[in-house]
Amino acid sequence: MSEIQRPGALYQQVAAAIREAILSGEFAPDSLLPSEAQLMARYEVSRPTVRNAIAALRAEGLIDVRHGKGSFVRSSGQPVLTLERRISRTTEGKFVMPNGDIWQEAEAPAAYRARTTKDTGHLLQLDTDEALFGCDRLLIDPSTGTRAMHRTLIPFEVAEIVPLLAEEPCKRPAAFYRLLTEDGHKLSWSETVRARMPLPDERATMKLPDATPILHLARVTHDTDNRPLILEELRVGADRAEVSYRITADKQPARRARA
Amino acid sequence: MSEIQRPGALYQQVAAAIREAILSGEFAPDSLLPSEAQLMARYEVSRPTVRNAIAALRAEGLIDVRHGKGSFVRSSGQPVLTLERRISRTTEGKFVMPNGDIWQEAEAPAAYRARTTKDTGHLLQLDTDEALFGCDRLLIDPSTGTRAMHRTLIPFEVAEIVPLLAEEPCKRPAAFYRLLTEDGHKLSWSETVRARMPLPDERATMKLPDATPILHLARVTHDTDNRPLILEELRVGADRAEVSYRITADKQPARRARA
DNA sequence: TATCATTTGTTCGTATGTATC
DNA sequence: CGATACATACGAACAAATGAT
Repeated sequence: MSEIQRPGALYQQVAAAIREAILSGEFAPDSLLPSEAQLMARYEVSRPTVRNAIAALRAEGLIDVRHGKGSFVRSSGQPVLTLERRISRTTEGKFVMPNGDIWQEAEAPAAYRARTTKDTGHLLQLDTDEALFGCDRLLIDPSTGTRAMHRTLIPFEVAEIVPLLAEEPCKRPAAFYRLLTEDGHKLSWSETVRARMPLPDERATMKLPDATPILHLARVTHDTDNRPLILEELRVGADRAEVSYRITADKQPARRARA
Repeated sequence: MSEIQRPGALYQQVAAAIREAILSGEFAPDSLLPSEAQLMARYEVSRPTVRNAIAALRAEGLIDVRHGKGSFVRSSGQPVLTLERRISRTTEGKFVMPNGDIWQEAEAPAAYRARTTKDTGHLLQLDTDEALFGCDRLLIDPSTGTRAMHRTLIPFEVAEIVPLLAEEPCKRPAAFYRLLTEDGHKLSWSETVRARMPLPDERATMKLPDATPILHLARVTHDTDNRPLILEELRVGADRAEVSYRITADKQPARRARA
């Protein structure tokens, strides 16, 4: 049948052949690929080789495999959910966020106490092991089934200054922004976006398919003097969601930045 | 030794045991894991089982394996490069971007003509198969070795209105912004962030390790009337880079958004 | 430079378990 | 229940990269 030789390993040749067949349209999205036995015959290789090739395509996110059924070409569709990371304020002082109201809480929020890690400490401009109030939420968008994990972290330091914050660490972000604004703070925000492979428990709770990275957003609410007040983290599967920002040119000379 | 039974598959039990050993610190970051033979003895399983467990940990991004040497615990360090996606303007009209000058071109930029895909067409508010000028660059940050792929796409439609753009589609973005501004356009930008697993050629050109997602940024330059003028794409390995944005609350009521 | 031991990569074979229909 | 298909597990052999001798 389709013999090729180039890239070295047999299973990679098979993987390349299947990949081309997919991209060329021979195997349409959402369609069932030939079974392992059929692929063994088609490329005249053993089962381990076929499985190795399939494993490579899974790692690339090209196909999905379901036990007892077969391998499907992933519908590689664009994300169905665009998270517009903007914040607006009504004349009455209420904060409104796009997508702010699509989420439903899948379970009761869990409040707890924790300490800064190297990572969260850096974002909050604190040392490691500083005390925090925390609250974790599991969010679901009912219209698409997309799941996301949200976390709010409030340093003790900040809670002492604004005691209202610590009373109920599981308020919605918009409520925090309002509280702080009514307390006289002028807020601004910065957000950092990372992508990584999910930990096993993240994969489970967000029901992520194979080879699906997660987008990890960290939003820091800053005070007037640029001091960090609150850290919010949002984790969502990158197969379903994308995030978007608006950028406007400012007049200040930009400085080079480096971590 | 360390026997466990819970989660079903033997190789997953082994993987879980190794994962715990890593997270507990028994296997320090950057250290060599026991060899396959040693793991076989330690857990009393066959080589395929050990390799399966290792494959699982690779897919999680927990370890890195090098042919002929062994498996290393990934140093799971934070990204070394923070891309601040801001745009500033000096009083002389020059555009300045943080990180705009850290990149060096690894090879000569490649200019070409192309057509909109479903994806790029959507971002440019064009149909599919509309003609475009394009330019691809391979960028390198010498101080960290980080590689990135940059692409500029300019619709024919826009080039007709602003012929200056089409003359040299491989200018730097800042030059385009200046050209457009001098031509009387008031610019604004929106940027969309996605994460996905790299295609094989992307992995190769950016020299990405296993199980490393890429951040895929799409920046659209808008005209005064919100019409898209230019599309820029930036792809970079998520193991090295993160992106950051600034958010300020505006007074307009925010609307819900959906793709 | 060349060789060798170690370690991972690739490929075959075979058998059995389990999910789906 | 049976047929099909993927998942798991063992065994064996050779290839290829690495580092040290």
